[in-house]
Amino acid sequence: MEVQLSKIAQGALNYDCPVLVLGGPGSGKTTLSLLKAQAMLPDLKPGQEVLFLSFSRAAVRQVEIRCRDILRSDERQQIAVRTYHAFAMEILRTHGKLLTGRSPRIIYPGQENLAKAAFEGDWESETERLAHEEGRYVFSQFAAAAAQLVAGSTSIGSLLANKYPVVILDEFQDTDDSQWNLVKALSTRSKTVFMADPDQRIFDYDSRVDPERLNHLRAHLHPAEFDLSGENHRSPGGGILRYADAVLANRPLPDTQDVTTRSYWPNGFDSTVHAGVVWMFSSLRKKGITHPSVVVLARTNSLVGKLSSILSNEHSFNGRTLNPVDHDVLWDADLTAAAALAVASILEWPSHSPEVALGQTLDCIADYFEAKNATNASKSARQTTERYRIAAERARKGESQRLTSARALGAACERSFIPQGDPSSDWRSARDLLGTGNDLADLVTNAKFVRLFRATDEIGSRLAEAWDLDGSYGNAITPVRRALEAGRLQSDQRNPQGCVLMTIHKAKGKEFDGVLLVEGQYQGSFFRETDTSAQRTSARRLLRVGITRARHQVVILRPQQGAIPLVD
DNA sequence: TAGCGCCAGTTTTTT
DNA sequence: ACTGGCGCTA
Repeated sequence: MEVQLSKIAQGALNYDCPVLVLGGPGSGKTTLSLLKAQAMLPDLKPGQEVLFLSFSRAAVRQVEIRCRDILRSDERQQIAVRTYHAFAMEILRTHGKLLTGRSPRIIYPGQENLAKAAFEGDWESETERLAHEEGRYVFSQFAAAAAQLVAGSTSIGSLLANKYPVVILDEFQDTDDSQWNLVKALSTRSKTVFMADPDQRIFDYDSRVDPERLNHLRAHLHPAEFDLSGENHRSPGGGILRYADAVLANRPLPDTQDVTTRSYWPNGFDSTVHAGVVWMFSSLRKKGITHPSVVVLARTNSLVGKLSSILSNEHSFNGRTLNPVDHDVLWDADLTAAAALAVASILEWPSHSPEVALGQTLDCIADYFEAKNATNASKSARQTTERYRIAAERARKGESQRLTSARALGAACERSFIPQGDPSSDWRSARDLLGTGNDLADLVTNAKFVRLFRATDEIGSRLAEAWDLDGSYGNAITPVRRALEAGRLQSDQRNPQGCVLMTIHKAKGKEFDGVLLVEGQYQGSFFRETDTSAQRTSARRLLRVGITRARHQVVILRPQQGAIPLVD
């Protein structure tokens, strides 16, 4: 690919390391850094690689795609693109024994959440204790441990520098304290290229992400700085970027065709969202894009879930019928999976004795509340987990139930649930059985999100297979679990195409033809009345990130009543 | 155990 | 305007 570079970009390309490249969304930082890597490849010895570190797997994927545009395949082999976490984890896995004398063990986020929920006291210092005394590391401790290894051991330091003589640091403004320590340690022996946009700092709710990070870097390494902020290669015309920058700076909004704001009335939310998506697609097609990618962004996960169910239904808008829109959702899947397994356990009822059947279902329900407590620790979730565990035990012993829902399920189980052999209607009736008591309403809601995995078809076909074999669903839990796992992996790998829904945070580093930014009425507000000025500023940064994901068209949907103006 | 009233409420990283 | 969590009470 031929790349036209500006004078400043050319300057950064020619300059020796360390280099700090500043620039906004679409300013060409990534392209420039890859060209810089390319220029340094001839100096590498066999076996050496350029290390490119970024934050999320999504960003890593994005960079790999960009590599395909810019680099030849033999060049691509010499660039290792990793997340900060994965890189630190690898160092820890290989050399971690040096720290405590025993093989390091990793505490995965699910386990961490459970342990955190059960722990009384300061969890932060407990994670440090776990690392230092027991050699067990939670994710946030990886970088600190890796930094300690690289800085503390000359042999590890030179081993890494020999493998990676050049390191490129992406999204540097979002590094936390220990990641910065790791980078500092690497920078003593390797050449470094830093890329940053202070105005894309959207993870600052984490107290270890220091807003002064760039100044730390300046004081420590004195990198040559190149500012690309005037450049824009993503959206032609520049209207989108100007608009986003005005929102950021709280300046009057420019007039541009590329960004439109619409308000909706309280009872018109669903149809306005739906119409907005439909309008977006037709508008992009009119501009000559035959297969447009459109992202619908919201601030909170729960609003994303709601938007998905809106797009799955039919609506009418100004007398026109809007058909359901096929879409993908980037969804945190743990709760949905647990809920789905509870539904699957009901499909198994006819294959077990009532005691076993009910016990299994009640255990699945307990698992669901355990997962709920793990994602968001609460006393009531913990208590409910316990209650359903006891209920499961009682069911297996054939004792009577104390919980209303458990009694209702027991009665339903006695009457015996008879599946008809049509997986989707059997699935729905099993799900409805769970919804009788209101303490499980939340579980049923989550179970309805199974379709977000795009796994419904997968589950359906696996269940149909099981049914054909022996006229019952037999063991339904296993195929459902498999389908959910496969679905989750898939949604991670999929390329953005058609319509995708996610939170603004997840969209960072991605780009789409059209962006629909949705503010809910009571949840997922852009701003709050109670915002401190720091919160307001960070909300502005977040909105800017959302708006600048678009190449061609942005639509902002806000409530007619109660929305705080984007600029004063 | 279940129902009532009160209060607060975002966002994320990995095998 | 709605939910989920929590503490109180019967």
